[in-house]
Amino acid sequence: MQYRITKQRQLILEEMRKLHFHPTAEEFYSLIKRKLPGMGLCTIYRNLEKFQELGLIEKIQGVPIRFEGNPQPHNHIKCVKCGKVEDLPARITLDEKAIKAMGYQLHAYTVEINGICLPCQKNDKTKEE
Amino acid sequence: MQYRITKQRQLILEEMRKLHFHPTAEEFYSLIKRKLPGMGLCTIYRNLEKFQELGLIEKIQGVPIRFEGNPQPHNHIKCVKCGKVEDLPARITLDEKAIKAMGYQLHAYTVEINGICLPCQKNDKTKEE
DNA sequence: CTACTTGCAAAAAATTTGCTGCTAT
DNA sequence: ATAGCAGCAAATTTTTTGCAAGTAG
Repeated sequence: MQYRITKQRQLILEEMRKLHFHPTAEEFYSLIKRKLPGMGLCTIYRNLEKFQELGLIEKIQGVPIRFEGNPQPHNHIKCVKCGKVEDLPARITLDEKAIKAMGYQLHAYTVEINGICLPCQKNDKTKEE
Repeated sequence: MQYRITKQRQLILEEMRKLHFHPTAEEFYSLIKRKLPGMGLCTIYRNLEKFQELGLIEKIQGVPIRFEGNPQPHNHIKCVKCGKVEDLPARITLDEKAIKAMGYQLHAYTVEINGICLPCQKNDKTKEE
């Protein structure tokens, strides 16, 4: 089974690489549609799945799912209120030996931390009053 | 707005605390139903949401969502193939200053690492042959 | 009492799939 | 030529919501 290079795939990868944020499938779709109006949302889903298998991108779990165009290990902080995900310039040391000892094969991974972002903290305060 | 202690809530919390794994909502539901057959799945969802707000438990993002009864910061490794989540006895040092500098209020967090578990690695191999 | 909670069924939201025609190789 | 893809619409899966009746405080 071989992977074909279609213009949809080229465009999807190209656009993912340019991203400076972490869009949901819908967000990414509407972004892509401007460049290739005929594309279907399922093409996004199908290819993002495939690209993840190939280690070219990464899925950021959650509902809705979000995508990460940078395949290199790095860190994310996710807001538990609004779902926004930002890159986190923190140092994290990971004991890879312990993980391998459990039998796991480390995938291209990102470390995800949960928190509440500034805008959401302010919203919460407003509601409490 | 006050939180009432209903028998559903007592049971849900009690069972969560006993868990030695990380069930999906459905899995947890069928577990609970044995003890209180009348309960609805939406009661699980509604209360797990509430308990998370109160910091009593944690949601593990993904589809389907999984639950963590241990509210203390610790680490997870998730299999990207089957979705299973296991506790990870690794040391991770986290630069909390960098996170606060971004304006984030750190939530009770767990660090999540992605990988491929042993059974899934074996499945993959079988398919390739 | 009365405000919060439940269970049900129905709705909404997100993701996946079946199929038919298209296209890279 | 032909295996793999795309687009569409429909199906599935997961989660949320409206509402009437029940119950804790």
